[in-house]
Amino acid sequence: MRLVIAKCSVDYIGRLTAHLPPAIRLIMVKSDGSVLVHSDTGGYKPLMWMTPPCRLSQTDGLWSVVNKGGEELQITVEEILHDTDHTLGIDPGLVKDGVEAHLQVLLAAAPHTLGEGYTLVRREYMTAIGPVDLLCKDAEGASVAVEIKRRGEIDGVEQLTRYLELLGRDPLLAPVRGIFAAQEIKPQARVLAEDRGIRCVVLDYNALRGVVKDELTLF
Amino acid sequence: MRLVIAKCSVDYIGRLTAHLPPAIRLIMVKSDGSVLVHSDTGGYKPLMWMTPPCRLSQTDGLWSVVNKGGEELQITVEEILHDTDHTLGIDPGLVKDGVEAHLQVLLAAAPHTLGEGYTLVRREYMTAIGPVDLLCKDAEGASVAVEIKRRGEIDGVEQLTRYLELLGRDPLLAPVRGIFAAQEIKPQARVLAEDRGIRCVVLDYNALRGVVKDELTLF
DNA sequence: GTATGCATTTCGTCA
DNA sequence: TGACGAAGTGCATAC
Repeated sequence: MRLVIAKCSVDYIGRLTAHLPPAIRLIMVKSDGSVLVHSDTGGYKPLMWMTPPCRLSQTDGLWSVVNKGGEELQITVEEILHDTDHTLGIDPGLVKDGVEAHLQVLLAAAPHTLGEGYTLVRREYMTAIGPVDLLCKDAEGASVAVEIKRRGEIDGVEQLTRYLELLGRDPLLAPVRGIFAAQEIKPQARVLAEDRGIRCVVLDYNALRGVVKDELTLF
Repeated sequence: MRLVIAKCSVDYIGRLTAHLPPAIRLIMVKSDGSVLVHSDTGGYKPLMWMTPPCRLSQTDGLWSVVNKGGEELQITVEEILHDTDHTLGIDPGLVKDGVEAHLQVLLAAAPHTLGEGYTLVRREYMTAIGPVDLLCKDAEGASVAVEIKRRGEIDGVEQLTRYLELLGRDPLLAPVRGIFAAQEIKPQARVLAEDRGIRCVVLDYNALRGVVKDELTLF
């Protein structure tokens, strides 16, 4: 990894065109060829960048980074204040926990948290337009399709609506009700869901994990 | 901006938990307090980060970055290979061109590219659920609502459908047809749109710019 | 401040 | 490889 602190102006010509007037910035050149231009503020997003695969050519003060699609990053370097190169080696990956997939696993393990007497039919129940997160049966044996999101927004309700329409045509399942389950449900999504007779359930990740853990401990 | 190359392990405890085993990485500390941990590959996105506002405290080899929400980034530094500090100053902003807003301006200036005799009624025509990108009239004076996207996907069709449903109830406008215009339209979105009687139009940004430029030159 | 939609989204997964 | 959905999305803007 090469780290350059330099006074430079930058131009991007690709999906859009953008320009940065001259200023002192960090230019990071990674070993895979990708280039990132960072300022001293603004969090994790670079001001400009080129993702791999791409190629850097350098003539005098003009650096040019080009990718396969013909997009180009032009860096005009006026003055270099710092320039070092470092060998980092390959990085072992990272381990995540707590995303939507995990919510689905937890809810599949504890379907009764959705309602008294609820049982799981299948996770990822496949339909012609994609898999429904959970298909359950309620205490009376009626079908319930469950859409799980971390953040429940309007498009999630639309998605569930499409599934319900399709599943409702299956005489073996019909009638099929819907549950929109999320850690957080936006007001507009809730209004739309309830207007369509879809029940909204707010999930508590830690509580759910506790419930499942307790049940595992019982056996 | 402080640049540290170090052998370190990193833990994030916040919206999710994640762990990075020891390896040599770049730790970037920006002047606004934000911290980015980058590996030598992978482009754009840091392996882990903390966005401002946040605070970095450092005791021996243990760095802790905490934000207001109680999220924490723990960096265990085993060995420092490089450590420099740089003054960058504030960065002048960047100038963009070519995004959705520009497509809308161009199409508003050349509505006839959507169809012979098409005229513009209004850009950002306001409805109860938000503004329609363009409201036009066709050669016969019938209303046409236009949704513009850079990439046309299924949720854009859903959005336009909601607008059409609402606009269709207005006796001054009804009946209202729909056009889904994008630089690129995904197959599933096209199928859904056409199934609902919505016409799909693929936009050529450069051609559109040329048309508008030519027309401006005429006057 | 909250909600909404865009992004050079990036990034993963799965068919 | 392409399409589709999630993201510790981030970010600007309208309300």
